[in-house]
Amino acid sequence: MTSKIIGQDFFNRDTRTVAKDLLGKVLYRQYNNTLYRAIITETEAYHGKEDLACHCSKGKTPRTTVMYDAPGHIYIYLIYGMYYMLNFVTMPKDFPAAVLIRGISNLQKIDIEDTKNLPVKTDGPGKLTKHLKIDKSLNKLALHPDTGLWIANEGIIIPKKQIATGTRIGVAYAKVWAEKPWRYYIS
DNA sequence: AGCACGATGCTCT
DNA sequence: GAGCATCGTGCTT
Repeated sequence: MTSKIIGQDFFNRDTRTVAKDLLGKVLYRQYNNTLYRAIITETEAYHGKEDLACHCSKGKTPRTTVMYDAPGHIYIYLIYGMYYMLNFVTMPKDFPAAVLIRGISNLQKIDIEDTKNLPVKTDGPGKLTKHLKIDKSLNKLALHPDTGLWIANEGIIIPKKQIATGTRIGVAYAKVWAEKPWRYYIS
């Protein structure tokens, strides 16, 4: 078994570096005796209170406090009344920043003796949380097997040439910050 | 295959 | 009370 659980040091770095390095890492979700496994394929970086696209640009509020927490924590919020967005807190404690997980691939549902690929599309930040049974109950917890949500490095290498960047989705209101190429995905 | 639009509820002003 | 880090449907090309 070459699988290695990723700890908080990985997230204690520049948000854009973390977002890029998360590509190819493996997301695990354990829920009710079922283990879900998927490869992260698309992320976005939200970095600091100056970033007008970042929720923390409004300062420390009940919702954004978790972004000031130690790296490796989970930030989840509800958007448009029905979709949960999954984020991981980055940077040292008290620096507000997070990576949004926008896409996964190769989603597997692993039962006791039965491994199968789920015939569902899992691109899109709202779809993946739905399929992985992720909701606000995980907000503010730390990434860890005990939590039921964690990341592992299984040695999947994404060649640099296959890593594409783009502007973040749905943040046109953020002016010049909307043009930052802080979205990363496997082409 | 590419729009436009509505669903639906939390968060902050 | 307005707006939102979305998605599926139902329409038009």
